[in-house]
Amino acid sequence: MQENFSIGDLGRLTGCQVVTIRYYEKIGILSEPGRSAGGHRIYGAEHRDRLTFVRKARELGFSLDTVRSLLSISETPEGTPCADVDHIASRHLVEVREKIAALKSLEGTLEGLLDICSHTTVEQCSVLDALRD
Amino acid sequence: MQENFSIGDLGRLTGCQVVTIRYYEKIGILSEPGRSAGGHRIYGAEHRDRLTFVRKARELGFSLDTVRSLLSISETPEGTPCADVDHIASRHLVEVREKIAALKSLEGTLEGLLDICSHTTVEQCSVLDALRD
DNA sequence: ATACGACCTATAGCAACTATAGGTTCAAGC
DNA sequence: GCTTGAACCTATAGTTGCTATAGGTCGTAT
Repeated sequence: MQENFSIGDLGRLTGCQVVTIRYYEKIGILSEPGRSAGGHRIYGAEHRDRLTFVRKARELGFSLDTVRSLLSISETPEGTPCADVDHIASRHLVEVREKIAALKSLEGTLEGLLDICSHTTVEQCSVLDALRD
Repeated sequence: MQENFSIGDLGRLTGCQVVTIRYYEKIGILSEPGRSAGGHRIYGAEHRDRLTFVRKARELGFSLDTVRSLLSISETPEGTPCADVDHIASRHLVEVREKIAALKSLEGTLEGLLDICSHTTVEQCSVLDALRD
């Protein structure tokens, strides 16, 4: 029993937009599927699985370039150590933490500015003051 | 006494790259400055102040489109209420907090995956498992 | 007078899509 | 069998906020 999906089906199954699927094909993240007589793309289970992988990796914030690496690692023969995956994920975690730290600092600054703003006129606005130097 | 700056000077004074200054001019964030006989841009104090404003607003994470709004509000006559600024800044703060929340959730997910990874082979890797569904 | 850094324009590229235009195919209902 | 309309097709341009490249000109210090 073999499953066939249209590009719309695949989008629904994976939570991916149709245009994005075509885009992934164009940049080589997904392989070219078969075509119907009229030229419509026909996908199988392996495309669905691969796209699901891509989608989840993107949800975890990995770049498409990193997704490429993760895909190729995940397709290595059984027994291959997963140290590379570990390394990629750890580095990503570090970056996520750095972003959180930067945004928290920004949050504090904005809170400070809004706190001291007396909400009156533009020449007394603490937010504008902070920008004007 | 009037001050004149070359584009390089302006970049140094504001911490902005020369190409970025030209880009800001192109998209209308900065007005076109005067030119030397040979066609080099000549800036004055008002350009420096405006660019400083832009730069600081960008550092606070405001989009260029929002920076445009902030600039135009800051140039309204004295006495204009700053409620709009307040509104823009508050909304931005909300967005910053949303981003922090999303990244924290992501951080937790990644930590969890890395924690349970036994660091062995690709077919047992918890990180890849999570992506494979 | 000459060297050389700083400047000039125009165009393309980056990430990761999204939007638009204009045309074709497929499947369901009559 | 025919029609309708949603879903599909391609190609190209736009988004944000810059950065990079190429190929040339200007300004100033010696």
